[in-house]
Amino acid sequence: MSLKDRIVDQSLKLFSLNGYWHTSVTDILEAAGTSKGGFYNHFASKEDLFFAVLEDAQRIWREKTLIGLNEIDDPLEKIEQLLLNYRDRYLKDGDTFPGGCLFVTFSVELDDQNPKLCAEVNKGFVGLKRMLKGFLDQAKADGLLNDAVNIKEITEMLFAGMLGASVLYGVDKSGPSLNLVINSFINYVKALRA
Amino acid sequence: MSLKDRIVDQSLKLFSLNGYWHTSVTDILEAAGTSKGGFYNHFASKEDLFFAVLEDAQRIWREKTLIGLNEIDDPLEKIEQLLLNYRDRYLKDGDTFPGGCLFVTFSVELDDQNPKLCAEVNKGFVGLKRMLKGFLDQAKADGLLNDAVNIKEITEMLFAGMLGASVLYGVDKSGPSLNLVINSFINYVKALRA
DNA sequence: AAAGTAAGACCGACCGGTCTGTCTGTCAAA
DNA sequence: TTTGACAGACAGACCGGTCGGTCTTACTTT
Repeated sequence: MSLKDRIVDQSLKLFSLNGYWHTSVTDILEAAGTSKGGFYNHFASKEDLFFAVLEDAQRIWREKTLIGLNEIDDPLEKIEQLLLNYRDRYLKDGDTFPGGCLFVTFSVELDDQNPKLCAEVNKGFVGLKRMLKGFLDQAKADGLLNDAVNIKEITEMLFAGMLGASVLYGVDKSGPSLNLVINSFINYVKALRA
Repeated sequence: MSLKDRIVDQSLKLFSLNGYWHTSVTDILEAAGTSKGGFYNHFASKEDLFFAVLEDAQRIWREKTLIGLNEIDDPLEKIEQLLLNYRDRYLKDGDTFPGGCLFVTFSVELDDQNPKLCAEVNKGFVGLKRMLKGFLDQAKADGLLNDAVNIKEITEMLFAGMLGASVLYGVDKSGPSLNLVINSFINYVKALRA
């Protein structure tokens, strides 16, 4: 593993645990076992590192939460599997993101004060919402949904639920609450079926 | 308004906008129009200020979100009103909390790294969950709920929804998403009625 | 020899916190 | 009514330490 990869990998963990502002470059140097020279040889600034870390985190997020979705035809089942992956393979994975979801951490600490960094985080959120809405649209097209349902409303609700689950799990790492929350939303999706 | 109150008031806004770590004591001094001497005459440390601010924020939260609940008898309607208050009187109130919900900000940036401060934030979360569960228990006792419902599950779901709504509103301050999310949860509560 | 990589001394700015000095209001003695 | 001792409130210089970032130096690889 190259030094650059090692820096990104350790930054991912430290940012997840302590946030962007409260993680110092020196902390990262120690964790990655390098020095200022080693760091600034690969990154122009701490902000530059931020974008590299975010990109890597998004790659990992896709890897973890989209596993097996292609093998599922039913769009509502896709959502259910995505929620399960999100809980069991992503949030509960203490190795890559020991401090919980990086995107939530970033969005909370960077909104209102660094629009440039926050905008990059937001892109991922927009993508997730579009994906959820896509599945629901497909479900409606397939005649799986009750005619009365409001797809935009459900999309936002599921999205908020995923964000909320992440915050909740950050506060209470023990897990049962997280299980209940995800179960609730899965049951909610099941109940949508016409 | 005394200097002490002015410091707490301004800290509330700055913490909400920038978080605890990224708000410096100097920032607060400028906002409150005072000096180091004035500050440390009233507070032993920045951490001491944290507790004062948190206490004040909890008082404000109760004032804003519990308005009118005593005048409602039906426990499910109480939940609906609480959600509406939370959205319209609390989250959307840009004056007292310009950067969004302080508790979410604190919990996200302090979990994993300052258990002492985080524990204090968590107390409020536990209280909110207990209140929600109390309303649902009452609803069940009054025979308002379908027998099949799992109260713990619904409690966690509503709680996660409130947290999620706060994060979501922080990222997208424009508002329509927030309205949809809260509407979804209100409809969800309405649908629980037997 | 040239290029790429990393170490670490170093820089100015800023951090939370301390400390001294000044200013003002209170109250008792004269 | 005047005077002087005193206490609390506040300003701001100052402290050691840490921040993100630069730069010189040296070692390794080609």
